[in-house]
Amino acid sequence: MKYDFLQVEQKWQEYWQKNKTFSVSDNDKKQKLFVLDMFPYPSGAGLHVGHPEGYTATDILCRCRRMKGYSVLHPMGWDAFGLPAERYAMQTNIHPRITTEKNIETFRRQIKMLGLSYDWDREINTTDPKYYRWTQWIFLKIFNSWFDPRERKARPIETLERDLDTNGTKNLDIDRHFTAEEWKKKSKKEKHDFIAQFRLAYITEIPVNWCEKLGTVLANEEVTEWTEKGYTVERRPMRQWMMRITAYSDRLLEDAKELDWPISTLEQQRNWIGRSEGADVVFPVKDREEKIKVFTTRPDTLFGATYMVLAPEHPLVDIIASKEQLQEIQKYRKEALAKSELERGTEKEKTGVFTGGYAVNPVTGKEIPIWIADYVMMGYGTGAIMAVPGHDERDMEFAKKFGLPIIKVVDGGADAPECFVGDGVGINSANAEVSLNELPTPEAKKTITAWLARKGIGKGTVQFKLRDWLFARQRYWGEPIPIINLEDGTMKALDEKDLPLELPDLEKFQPSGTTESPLALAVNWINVVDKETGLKGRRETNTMPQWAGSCWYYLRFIDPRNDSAFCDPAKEKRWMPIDLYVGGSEHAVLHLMYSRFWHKVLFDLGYVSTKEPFMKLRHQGIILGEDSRKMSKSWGNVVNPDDVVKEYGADSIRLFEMFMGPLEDMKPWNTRGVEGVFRFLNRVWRLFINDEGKLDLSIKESEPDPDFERIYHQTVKKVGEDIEGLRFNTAISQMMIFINETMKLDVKPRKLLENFILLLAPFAPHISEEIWEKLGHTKTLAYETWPEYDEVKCAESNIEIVLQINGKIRGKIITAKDTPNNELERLALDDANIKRYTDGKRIVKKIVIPNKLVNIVIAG
RNA sequence: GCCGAAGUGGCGGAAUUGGUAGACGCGCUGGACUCAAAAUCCAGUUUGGCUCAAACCGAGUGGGGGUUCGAGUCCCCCCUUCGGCACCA
Repeated sequence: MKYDFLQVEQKWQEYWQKNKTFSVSDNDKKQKLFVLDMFPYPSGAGLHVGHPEGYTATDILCRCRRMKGYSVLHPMGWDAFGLPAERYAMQTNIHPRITTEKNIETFRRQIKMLGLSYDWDREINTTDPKYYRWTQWIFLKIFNSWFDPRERKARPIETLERDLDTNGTKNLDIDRHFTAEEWKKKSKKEKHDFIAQFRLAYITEIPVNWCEKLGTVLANEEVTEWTEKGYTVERRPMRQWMMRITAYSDRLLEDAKELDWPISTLEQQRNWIGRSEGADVVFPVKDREEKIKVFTTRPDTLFGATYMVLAPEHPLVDIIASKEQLQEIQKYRKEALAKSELERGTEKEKTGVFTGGYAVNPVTGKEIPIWIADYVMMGYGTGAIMAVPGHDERDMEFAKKFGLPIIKVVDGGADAPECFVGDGVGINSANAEVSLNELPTPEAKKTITAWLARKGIGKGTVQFKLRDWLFARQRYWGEPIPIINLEDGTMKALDEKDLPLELPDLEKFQPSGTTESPLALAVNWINVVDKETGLKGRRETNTMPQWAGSCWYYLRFIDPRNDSAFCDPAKEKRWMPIDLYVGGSEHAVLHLMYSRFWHKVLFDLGYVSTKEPFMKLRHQGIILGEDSRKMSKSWGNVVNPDDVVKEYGADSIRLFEMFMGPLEDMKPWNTRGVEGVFRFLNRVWRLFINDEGKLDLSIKESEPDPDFERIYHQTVKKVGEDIEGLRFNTAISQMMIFINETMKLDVKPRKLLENFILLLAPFAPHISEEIWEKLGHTKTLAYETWPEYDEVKCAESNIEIVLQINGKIRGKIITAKDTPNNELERLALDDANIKRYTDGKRIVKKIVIPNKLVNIVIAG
């Protein structure tokens, strides 16, 4: 009987669904395993061949571990808010909900067609109000928390209020302090505004990346993605929701050390957080009260600071600027602001304007000019720098262009370049109180930092590149932010019991025409009266970014239908953390950083039990087109999983995607390769099933011969180990070897072949189930015991020993395993070809590696 | 420019702690079956020399050097590709 994969695959998919084969209980005694795939955004284009890659990989591990007796949580859902559905709605006026539902149906059908062992009872959808109710709930938890620097953790905002009531601002690190009595005298609005600055979700006016065409702002992390697609992004100051991820910089960095993640991903997160140690130094401004604070990683070069630079938008510029320079400054400022951050980055020539003001170098007492230049950014450090042109390439370039003095203060040795930025030894760096001369750079840093601290004009500090997360989008198709802006200028969070705050239906989905989201047009929805105070209010029109829903979805999978909590605490403890997380590397800094951040807030507030969500992470590599180019419509090289399944079956596409190469590598599609694994499956089928559709008569209860038994044990060992190591390509190779060997046999030992089917099952579950049934079993093999191997029986009894002369192979002999060294040596010296080399030569040394080789070193 | 990863046959890729380079698959060549084809099965397939053949000898894991009895694997320099960051003070 022919291998009718379409019929077989449909039959077993229906069986699994009907019998809920993969539905998992929350409270059995078995050891738990939580394996998660990054859930997809259900686009209109449907599944592409990249999706099955990661999904099959996790599926194989899950199926194998079930057979090993684990209780496996392996869920799937939909990350369905987002811009594409909304853009489609703008063009067609079809509600994004409808588009989204349709796309989900396609995705669900395609994913089910691959025979993945998900627990479909746990399916979730981020756009379902029952789901986003809890996204909003978490938002409120974040909004109603502050970061207590003493405990280095998030705490409820009430704890801050209570502390202010008793201690005033004594425990806070702020510029202007007040007492508890003064605090109590403040008005409701004043108190509200003060507290607002400490919330983990807060509003601020900052320059953002506005995209006119999309009608929304984008996070820094998202800009590249959209500019690559041809959209233009401009900087403009706007009132925006932010999340205080920077409070977690240290912990995000520190805790990453314990994660089993790809090094490149950890590296990207490390770079993105961008921790650097240095010092703050305060420079007095000549003839004025004001002081300029700078951050530097090289306080040891302070004696070489010959000028200062402020970012064009620095607030002190207005105060310092002299009348003569004012006009030029204004002009430069305007130009700088108009430039996007990207343009500022790509410009090669340094530009800048002298402010007319001077500062005093605190170690030399010399007056140094203050400039503004757009190579200094307001967003990093203090927005001002001390310029040391002798030891900083940017400062050097600037100093040369504008004729500013250059002083060398670090000796980099004879070969040092003109601008030496490395570690060296201090020179020209001494005043009456402190000298860095002859000190190596690390020592010099310590010395000067201590001196600055003693004088009260500086201290050692740590700076981060990471900036707060721009959390709002001016979109319709996202989670509404559950906040009301009251007419007295205060904000009020919705009560938890009023969640979810559902999206109103709209007639039209065009941008509002202002910088507000289309929600601004939903008049009935927007305007509310606060029941408590009677004040009129307006709902927040911003919605959350797409990342919000995916920040915590893994927790919802644990308890997807819970109406009284986002997740039951006992269940959370049962399943967390995630043992394996697989998804694309494009999420290295976005989703994976935001998610860790939310998780840490929930951890601080006591809602989750682990400080990190994803213990082990792997990325699947990108699958290229058959021509080794990126798959795209324009190249016409896109492979559709539907077509492949129709032609070769789900088992074939699964097997091929795993056989192509290492999971994490980028690799090209190859239709011939699919045919190759398809042939393999057909061979397996024919081996077991004869023309009448019955079990082949050559399969009998029989004793295996030792060679075949050895290959069997080697196969059980290798397949098992390779699955655990996610090396599916080599596991499949080994199964092919086994089948090639089996085909040579006239009588095939039934027990070993049955066990082989169990090994194959995680990779090609449909055909395996069908053959298992033909072998006479009445229920699914999904929970059969995983075969064991015998290490002793894996070993070859006769071993080929390599004979070498001076490390070059000159012969091979076959001997019994564990032949003693002196015997191996004798056999080697007796070998005819070896004799040709040793005759008349002096033997210098003989190296014998048991069961491997004999190497004879001869002189001359 | 900086950081990270990687370079192995015609192709995708295998090779414990340094110990037979090229497993497995694709492609290709030859053969069997067939009227023929498809499918299937068998044999061969890194490359060069010498051979009817085998045996044997040489070259070979991006390039160059080194350590070692022995290097795809370890060290140094260089080249290329991919990914990330990009005036971060």
